[in-house]
Amino acid sequence: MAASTLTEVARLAGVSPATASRVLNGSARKPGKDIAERVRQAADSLGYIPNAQAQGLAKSSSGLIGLIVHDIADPYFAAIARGVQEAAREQRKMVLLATTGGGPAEEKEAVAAFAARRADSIVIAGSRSCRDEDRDGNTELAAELDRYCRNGGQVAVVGHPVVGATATEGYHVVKVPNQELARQLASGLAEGWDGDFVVVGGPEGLLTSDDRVRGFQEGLERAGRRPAEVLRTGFNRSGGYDAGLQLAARIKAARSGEAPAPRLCIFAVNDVMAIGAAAALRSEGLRIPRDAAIAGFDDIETLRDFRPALSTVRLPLEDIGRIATRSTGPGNHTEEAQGAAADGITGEVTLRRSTEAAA
Amino acid sequence: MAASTLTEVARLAGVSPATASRVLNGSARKPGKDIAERVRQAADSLGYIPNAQAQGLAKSSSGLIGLIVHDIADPYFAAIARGVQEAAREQRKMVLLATTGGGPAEEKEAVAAFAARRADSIVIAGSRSCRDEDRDGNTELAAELDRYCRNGGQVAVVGHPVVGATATEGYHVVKVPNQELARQLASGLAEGWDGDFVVVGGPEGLLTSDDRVRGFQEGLERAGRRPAEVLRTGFNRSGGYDAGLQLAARIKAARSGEAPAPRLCIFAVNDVMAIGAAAALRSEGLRIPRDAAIAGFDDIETLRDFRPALSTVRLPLEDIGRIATRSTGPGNHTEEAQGAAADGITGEVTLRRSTEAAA
DNA sequence: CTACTTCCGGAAAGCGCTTGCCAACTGAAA
DNA sequence: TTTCAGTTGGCAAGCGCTTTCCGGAAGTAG
Repeated sequence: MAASTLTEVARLAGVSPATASRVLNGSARKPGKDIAERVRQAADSLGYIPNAQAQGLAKSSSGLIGLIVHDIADPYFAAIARGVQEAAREQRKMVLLATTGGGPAEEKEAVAAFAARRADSIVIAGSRSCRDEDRDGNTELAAELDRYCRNGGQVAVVGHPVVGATATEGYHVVKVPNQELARQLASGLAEGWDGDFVVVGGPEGLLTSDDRVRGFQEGLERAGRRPAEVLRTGFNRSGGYDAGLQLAARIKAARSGEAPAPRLCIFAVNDVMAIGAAAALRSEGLRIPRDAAIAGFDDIETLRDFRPALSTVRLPLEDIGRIATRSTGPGNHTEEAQGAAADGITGEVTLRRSTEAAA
Repeated sequence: MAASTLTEVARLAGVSPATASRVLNGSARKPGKDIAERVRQAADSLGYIPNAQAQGLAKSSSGLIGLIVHDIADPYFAAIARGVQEAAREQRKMVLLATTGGGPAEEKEAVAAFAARRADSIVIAGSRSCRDEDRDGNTELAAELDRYCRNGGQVAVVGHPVVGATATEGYHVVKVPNQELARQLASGLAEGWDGDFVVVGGPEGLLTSDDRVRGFQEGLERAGRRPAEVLRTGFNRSGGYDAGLQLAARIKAARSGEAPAPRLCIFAVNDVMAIGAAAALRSEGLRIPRDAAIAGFDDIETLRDFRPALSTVRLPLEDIGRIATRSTGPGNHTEEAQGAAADGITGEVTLRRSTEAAA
């Protein structure tokens, strides 16, 4: 990597590196017109590209935003990533990507790596977990984040604060009203459904999943329905599929029984799981919503063309990414910025065909 | 950002920075056991994190891989990104993400930004374009890439070489047999379909799209069918949707005519477009495959649960990302690496229900 | 015990850029 | 003309790390 350097440009233009720096890489002081022109020409003719590492070192700031996701190929994260990317562009920064699979240990490593690169800010998009086996990992992650913040870094977390993090300066949480929205979803569903409800949740301790489960139960209770049974499974399509198989067996069994059991309404705590469950039911010859209703959460864009259209809760994922990123950026003390992050995000219950009562 | 520095660690351990560097950040020379231990302890107690920028400056290499995509929320790119990410992890590097929307001008900027950050390699995943209005952009992009390669950078392009790029050193192309596969798809479809074919393609000049269109026509020709009409539209869902509306109107018109026109088989040059087209047909009350058959390309994972299951061509997107990234990495001169990149990628025609003849 | 090789830490010179400070120069006010 | 403020370019000191080179210590052989 032997690109031309500022010094070379300066020499060619017959000025000092200081002057060249001032004209090329934005400084408060603007050198005289003619000199500036000479420098610019020299830079052009050499194809000069400033060395961002050196700049970063000198200015101690890197123009980098670190983004942590579980899996970039998951459309949920991909959508958030798009928002982050956009906000990064507004701030004229670049996005560093880390995918962790969701473990706090990997997340801690990612944070350390970002810190090493002196990323100006970090956005953490994956769900927090408070499972026992993650406790140590969480502690370490929290410590790493605290240190990062203490050194002046900005952190935004989507959904829940990192368990155990104590930093206040530069630590932002973008709240997502999962519980509230799940409650609304349950109300909405309860209105048009008299059968039983089953929840297909992620592993216990996954905060996002837990919130949604809890909210859903609350909603049912308020509607005067009995609480739903909760199946725990993986927080992804294949988890949904497994649960779906299980439920399919149950539905078939019930069907062959004496009393025609009322239909089941399945709430999978995210869209991808819901699609998995739907696929499983279908593979067992069941039809939606005829034999069972199903609802998800997130309203993933790519899945909107799925048929029967999936009832779900629309979450403005791109906005979430954007808002999280903005909250870490310069000017994050303005009213709007504060407001946007504090008010959190609003979603919208969206009932579609997959939960229609009339089959 | 005032993290502790190597010098501080060295001082605390009572050694010189040189020694500290040697023990902490892998060097050929390994200092004595006891000293190493002292240094490590000092580093630990200070919570030392090496400054990657400084390291990069000194070593002139950054441990960064730049990835250029059109849109990270597009599942096609997201899948490739996952592969890139994995390969990056193998190489213990981080991924810098740039989304460009597909224009060569933005791509050029991204390359420049990566060059400025001294990224060790760059992976370009978006389709190349040879449209007239992109000519200048392409030229500049090519120039930027050439310069980057000349300075020792490694570039991998997925699909097609960048139009006009002349660099040979460090310039890799991961070939994707779009044309060949589209031909096979046409053959496969022609076997079970006697109606007409229509191709829904992206804008003319988009190389990936053009290849697929061309291959498809070849396949039809070899099967003794007359060439398909080609509709040009956007290379995304909404383009597919628009084309779908148009075709729906046509199908309905034909249906009300005297002679019952044979059914149409629609080939959309990528899955997302196919889904869009399918949605449009459906919204017009048409059913697939009863009223029209439809096929896509890519076999996007998230879309596999779509019903009717979409006939398509399976592309190992994750592998593509991985192979592209590996081809730019260290040891890319080994046989396998060379082979993998040179042989390119293989895909597989996958016929599913969306093109079944019996409706 | 001397001569020669090995090994190991440390000093110091960068890597490419920014920026505080200084000196020189400008123009205006006195 | 002198004085003073206001500019403007350049010098040089870093930013935090790597790496070459060097001298001293230790090990081996003669």
